[in-house]
Amino acid sequence: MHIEFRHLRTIKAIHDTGGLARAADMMNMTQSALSHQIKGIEDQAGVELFVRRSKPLRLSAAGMKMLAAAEAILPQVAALEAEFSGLVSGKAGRLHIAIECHACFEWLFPVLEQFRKAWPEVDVDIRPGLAFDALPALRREDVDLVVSSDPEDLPETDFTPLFDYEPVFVAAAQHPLAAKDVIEAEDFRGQTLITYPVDRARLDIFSQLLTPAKVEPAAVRQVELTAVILLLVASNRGVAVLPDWVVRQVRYHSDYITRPLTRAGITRRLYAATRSDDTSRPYMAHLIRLARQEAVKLQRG
Amino acid sequence: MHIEFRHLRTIKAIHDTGGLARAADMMNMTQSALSHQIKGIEDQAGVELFVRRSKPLRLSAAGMKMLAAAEAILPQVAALEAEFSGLVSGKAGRLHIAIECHACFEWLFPVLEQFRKAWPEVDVDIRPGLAFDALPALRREDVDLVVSSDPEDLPETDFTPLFDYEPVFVAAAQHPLAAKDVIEAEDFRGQTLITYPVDRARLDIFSQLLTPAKVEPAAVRQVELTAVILLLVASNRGVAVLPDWVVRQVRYHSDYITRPLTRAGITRRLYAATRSDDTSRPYMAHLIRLARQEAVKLQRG
DNA sequence: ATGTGCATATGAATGTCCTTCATGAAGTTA
DNA sequence: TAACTTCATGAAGGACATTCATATGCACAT
Repeated sequence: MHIEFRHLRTIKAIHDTGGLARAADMMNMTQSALSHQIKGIEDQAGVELFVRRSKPLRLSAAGMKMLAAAEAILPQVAALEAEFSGLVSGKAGRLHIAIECHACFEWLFPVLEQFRKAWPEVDVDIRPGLAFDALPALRREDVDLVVSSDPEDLPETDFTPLFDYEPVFVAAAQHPLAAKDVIEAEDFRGQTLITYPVDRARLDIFSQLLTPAKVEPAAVRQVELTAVILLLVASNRGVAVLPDWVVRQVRYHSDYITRPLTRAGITRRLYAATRSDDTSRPYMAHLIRLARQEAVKLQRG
Repeated sequence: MHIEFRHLRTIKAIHDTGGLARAADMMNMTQSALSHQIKGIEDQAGVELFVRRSKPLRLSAAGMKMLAAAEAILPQVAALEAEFSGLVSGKAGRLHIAIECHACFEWLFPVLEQFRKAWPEVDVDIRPGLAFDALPALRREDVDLVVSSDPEDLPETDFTPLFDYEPVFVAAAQHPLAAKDVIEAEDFRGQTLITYPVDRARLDIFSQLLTPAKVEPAAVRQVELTAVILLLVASNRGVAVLPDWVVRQVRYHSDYITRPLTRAGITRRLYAATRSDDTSRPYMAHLIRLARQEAVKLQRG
């Protein structure tokens, strides 16, 4: 048997208009075409779709079944086609985000809240578990945007700057290092360092300071949540290094001090990595604009 | 845009097998055909369905949407086709029944109970409100079987005898007419007659006795349920004429008597009217067999 | 790098089958 | 019965999906 959408549409049209000729008219075809068409299905399927005794063609029992199927199926195809046309018109699309930077949840959530209001037809998601290998995932179209602070020169991939931040040292107010104006790599010897649970290469404190200086803290404790890190720091269970804007969030406990790392300070830049095809899409550009605005707000604290 | 089932099947096959060539093999087509096919949709819809960067062709975001649609839609068509093949093989079908004879519910329900077990794929229903015009409805395929006691010589319509019954007079035990052995038309003068709420032409008592004899009862009261009719008769609120097998049902109140109508008695025959095409269908024949069996049980009381 | 093998793309030809045109048959209404 | 409407049919034409043959592109190994 060889049912096609055309047949479903025909059945529905004939039923709706109550006649072959009117249905044909509606579908911009000849009455003859429809007659041949239904004859074709009836022959192949071996069922009578219409009652031919009386002249305004009526659906038989089997025809009713087919009509029911048509009314279930056709809207689904229509939805798919609508989705595609939304895709090409740029109103719809997918925006699955991978973030290497662990603290970025803090800043990304409010951005996405705004974004979803503006682009309701874009399928937004944050894909966890891609912290490493995020850029290959971007190329494979597993994700559509990667927030990263390590731009690479990859083909078909654009890195758009989002904002600059400074990783700062955080410790309890009563911590001995609170006495220093500036924290150097050597100061970490003997300390318990609290970090996010990711590879060292992805942590600013290691990649930018400790690893080059070949300094190893006494212990490294990995903690998932920013709030918990600050809690531990405030109760003097260790020290941490966090982006300045994270620490500036007033909602956290305040029994800690912050100090710059090295006399010159360390400045890092966060980028949005996207596939070149996508970079110019309206909703993509809008997201990046929103992200920058939010970053400015965070910098103000 | 011009999405067809073939495209949905292709998307699904490529995804399932993870490759064009393998998918083509599965669908008994060439790899080239599939390549042309997806190119066709992509061109028409203006969306990329696959990521072509990596070699084992992978679905893009839009492709995933289409796959989701395919997995929703294809089973529905498959179900429809299965239904059709059930229809031609005779296992499935529709059996909507119209009954002119009002008392027949009593006998039909147990029949249908049995029938549904034997033919689970047949769509069984009793269509009320077709008591008149049932035979035209049969021709129009609004219903598939009519239980009638008035066979007509219609084209394309078969009347299969089901069973014979005798309309009998029913009255309260203390009713004056209980004294008579046989009830004649004239006896109804001055009586209150309780009938089903249908046209007189469809009531045996009128068509077979009172109308030819030009006798009019004092009053006619219409009551829907057989049990209620017998209740009213037992409490001497009127007399009734019912099929013998209905009265023989022991489950009803017993303070009434039954008497034959006329010395010869009246015998009526019930028929199953079906369209000639349907008469030979296995499930139709089975229903009629079941109906006859049930009638025999009822006659025994 | 260069080659080998696998996976997909492409172009022209072919054949299928859907649609149309023209007309006939059947049912409906007056 | 005539006139009209609605559907069916056969032949012809055309659109388009599939095939064959071949090219292009990517991946992995030497």
